Amino acid sequence: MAIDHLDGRIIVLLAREPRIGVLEMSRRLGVARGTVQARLDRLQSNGVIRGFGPQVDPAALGYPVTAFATLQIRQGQGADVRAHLATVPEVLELLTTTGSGDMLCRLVARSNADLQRVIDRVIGFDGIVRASTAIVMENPVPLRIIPLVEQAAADSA
Amino acid sequence: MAIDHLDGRIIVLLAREPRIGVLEMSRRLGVARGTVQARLDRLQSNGVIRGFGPQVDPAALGYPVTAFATLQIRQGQGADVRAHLATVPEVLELLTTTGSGDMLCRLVARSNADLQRVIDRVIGFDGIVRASTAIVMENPVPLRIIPLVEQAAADSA
DNA sequence: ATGTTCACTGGGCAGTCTGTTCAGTGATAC
DNA sequence: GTATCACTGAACAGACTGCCCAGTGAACAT
Repeated sequence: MAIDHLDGRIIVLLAREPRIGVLEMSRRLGVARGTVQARLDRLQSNGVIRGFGPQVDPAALGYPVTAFATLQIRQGQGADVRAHLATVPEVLELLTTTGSGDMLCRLVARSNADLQRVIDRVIGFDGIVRASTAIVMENPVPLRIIPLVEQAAADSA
Repeated sequence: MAIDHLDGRIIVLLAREPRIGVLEMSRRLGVARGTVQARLDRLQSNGVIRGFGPQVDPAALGYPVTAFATLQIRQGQGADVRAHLATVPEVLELLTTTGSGDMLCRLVARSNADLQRVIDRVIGFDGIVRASTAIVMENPVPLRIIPLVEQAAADSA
């Protein structure tokens, strides 16, 4: 569960140059190939590395508008609302947060006008009491993990 | 910019089995290897596929607590606040949203108690007027892209 | 001190994939 | 009618992967 310095270097290297192979990594890190391979296997079976899926940019797909909707759910309707939102492709992520049945919902849309359609579809469901939406304008820090990995690796040293 | 059905199948296949190679993909999809290769190159140079970085689970790294902080920024301090937050490893993502200088900030922490430390570090900066935090409890829909890809592929058909 | 366990090293092997190139084909656009 | 484009099927050398092995060194328990 805790990662050491070598694990950290492996992850960071992989994050910076994903197409790199195990052999090249072992060369860069100055360790044997078998070591890198064993570490990678361990990191994956630990669940630290979930996978290497493609990172798709919704904007490039034609969905340049991102928004967050805060939903207030009627007591006991949580499960239904989740199932409903899971069927909406524009819902990229759904989280339940502290607060009385609150959910936070990450949305994308083809345009600001299209966002209205998406929101209507999201909230057009019994069980949602109230919704407020904030449109994302800029993304100064895109979803990242490297600094955290480096800190986790340093902590274990 | 628009993706067709084959592009969609490539992305979905890649998302489901990231370790798959171009050759195996071409077999599964029933097209020539060169086609898959050309499509992949195009998707990447288009920016639709940003990369194949490892998906790291913060929880497995020892950061099981996720929270969202809404920050209200003093006029004109936006750039400074961004630079500040970029230096905090526990800040996984930062977005500016509609509203008077508002930012939304995705955080992780080692525990609820540790979250206090993180939040103190986040808001311990001149220029942040107010902050409110919501702790994430569940994640019914983890960050996903497949449904959107499928819809984008279907739309172009 | 002795023995065990574990991770790492460095080597080797067969099998497979990648990057690249090429000519041929069909559909589409001009 | 012709140029353009994407796709096919094939080929090639080079590189990588998965897997195996024996040897070494450190940490740990006996």
